[in-house]
Amino acid sequence: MASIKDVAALAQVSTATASRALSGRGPVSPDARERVLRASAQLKFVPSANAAGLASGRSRNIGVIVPGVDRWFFAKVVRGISEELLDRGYDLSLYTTGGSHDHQEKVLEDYLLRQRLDAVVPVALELTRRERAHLLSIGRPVVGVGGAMAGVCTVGIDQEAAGALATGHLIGLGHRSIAHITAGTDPNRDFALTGTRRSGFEHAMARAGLEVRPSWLVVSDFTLNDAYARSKLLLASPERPTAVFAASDEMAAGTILAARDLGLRVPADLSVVGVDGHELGEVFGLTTVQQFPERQGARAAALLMQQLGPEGAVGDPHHETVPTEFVVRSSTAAPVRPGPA
Amino acid sequence: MASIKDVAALAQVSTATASRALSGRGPVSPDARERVLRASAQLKFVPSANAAGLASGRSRNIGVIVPGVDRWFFAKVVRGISEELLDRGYDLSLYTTGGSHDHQEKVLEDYLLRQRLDAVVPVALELTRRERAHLLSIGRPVVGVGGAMAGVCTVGIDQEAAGALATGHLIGLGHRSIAHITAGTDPNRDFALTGTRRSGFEHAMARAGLEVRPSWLVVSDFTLNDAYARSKLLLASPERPTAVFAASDEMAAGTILAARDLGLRVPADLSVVGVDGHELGEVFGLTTVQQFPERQGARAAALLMQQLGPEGAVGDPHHETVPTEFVVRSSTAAPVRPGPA
DNA sequence: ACGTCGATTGGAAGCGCTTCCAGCGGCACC
DNA sequence: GGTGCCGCTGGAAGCGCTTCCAATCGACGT
Repeated sequence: MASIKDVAALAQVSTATASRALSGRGPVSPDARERVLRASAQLKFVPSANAAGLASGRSRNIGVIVPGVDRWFFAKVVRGISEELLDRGYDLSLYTTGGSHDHQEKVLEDYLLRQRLDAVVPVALELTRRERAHLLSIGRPVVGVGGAMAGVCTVGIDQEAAGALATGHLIGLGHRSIAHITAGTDPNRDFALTGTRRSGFEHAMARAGLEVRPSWLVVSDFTLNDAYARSKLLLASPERPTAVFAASDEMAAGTILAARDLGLRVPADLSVVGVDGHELGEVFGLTTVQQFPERQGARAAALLMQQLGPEGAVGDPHHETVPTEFVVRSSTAAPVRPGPA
Repeated sequence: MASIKDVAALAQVSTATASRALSGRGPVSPDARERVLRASAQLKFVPSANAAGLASGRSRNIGVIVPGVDRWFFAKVVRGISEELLDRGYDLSLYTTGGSHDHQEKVLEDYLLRQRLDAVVPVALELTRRERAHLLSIGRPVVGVGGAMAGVCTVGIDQEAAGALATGHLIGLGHRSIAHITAGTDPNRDFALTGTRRSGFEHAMARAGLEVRPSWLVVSDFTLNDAYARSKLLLASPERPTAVFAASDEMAAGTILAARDLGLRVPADLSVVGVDGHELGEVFGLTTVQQFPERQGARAAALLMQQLGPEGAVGDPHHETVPTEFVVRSSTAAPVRPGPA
């Protein structure tokens, strides 16, 4: 394995110059640079990340913490980040907490401190005060994706607006009896986002002077399966709503499947709207608020790169909103029998 | 940030002894070890991964290469690996190729060589000869997940058996007209696995003396959406099969949705069987061959740990088969109208 | 009582790279 | 012809840890 010494020797310069030529920092004559680059290529030189990191304090490696990669939103975000980083020559270290508090703590307290990371992207993480302190204590840029987080930059969509948009669409179609399937806010430390989506729902309902029935506020766990089961219960009741706003497309799909299994036609008997832009939505003709998670991840990565750039401009902690797109497909329509005025 | 020097000073030993005590290699008196550990805790010492890596050549970091993390199988595998590694204090660097050949090459030729990785887990990757050479040239343990790969350890299920099992189930129920939805083998460099599943299908059919109609060998792209579209074509034809074996559960779900939309009842009019154990299968009552990808990932990680262990036993390149489970649910039944004998 | 041996230990040499700093020639300018 | 800069360069000092090696010290065997 060729080292920078070999390159320097072959190029007939010192290691200092070789290093400067290869990294691009510091002045190097065109001639010398040329020789170094040629030598480097000839020897198939690959710099040691460890040595470079140790010497410079920068490791070209950023950490991403997610509850789990096997969920749509997280996977997409990771993908977005990964692609952005790959283009820039950065590595990505993945830490999954599995939603377990122990794991999360372990990751935040042990792993992140090893000075191997230039920056960290917590995705949809709910942190305790102490955990946040840990996260910030490494003194590196942090950009969250998903929920807003005090003290750090974050990237995400306007959850409240998304909820209001979806709900408003249903109301605009003439629905009065609207249920909302959301994810629990407390027990499992799922993202607080859904809470905000839900508040968008509630506000929209309030603005329209519509009642939010407690029994029509269904708490599910973000999976299609669970939403299916709960929707069956909801829709089997004689007093069923004419429309459902699900906090995610997967849950919306669960609702549609439940409706079909109960013999209800969508959208004739039931309108369903979701949030996400999940591929599944296409087959189900799902009307939804698309949120482009890859874009969010990529944007977070880009922000980080900027903060890690020469200027070191550590952007002030702000929340950046990524636009959504409302896609109307065939799962929503005016109610056949309008609810009680 | 406390360094090992501080720890050593506080414990009144040399850095050499402190290092030995902390890492567990080399002899240290119980007394000294105790003092070092205490000092380390007191100072909240966290060793620098870069320094340790540079000095020792081991980085406690393993690389995982996947085509993309936003697909069910890959996400689950990554999850399995991640959990296994987290428990053992290893970091995980994720590289996604996005299925793009350029990216894959870049990852294999640039990223992997930075000597930051102790080992590599390529997941379901199809490599060119040259790429494989690169992969092996880093001189680190490699354990693949998914397809078999010449020259390295691999972990995976018996694809051929899975295909034969699913097909055999349909045949056993009395089906004679069976279609297979599989993923393309060449154009997109998807895993070669499906090819093997397909050969399991073909062998099972051959053994039963059944004909495999070319038009019933449908090539899809592993997504529900595409399988849905192609299934609609397949099932709309007057000469439709009575059963479909889909190479993945997502595709199977697509087929079921297509069938329903065409007014076909599952399983009365059409039996469908898949492979994977995808959560989606539960809602659809899908009969399937479960393959537990998390377990495969975890197993690969465990194998790696073993190879990285003190013995450095670089296991000979063998393929380890993880058992599958056949789950019969409600998507398969005897055909109402048996096909031509 | 003396050599031997094993368990511990600290000194010190790196691991491969970055970067501070002083030094160098050449240029424009006074 | 000086003087002051400026662009480039190489020497060398680390970054924080691991590990080889020689040294130390009882304990033990004879």
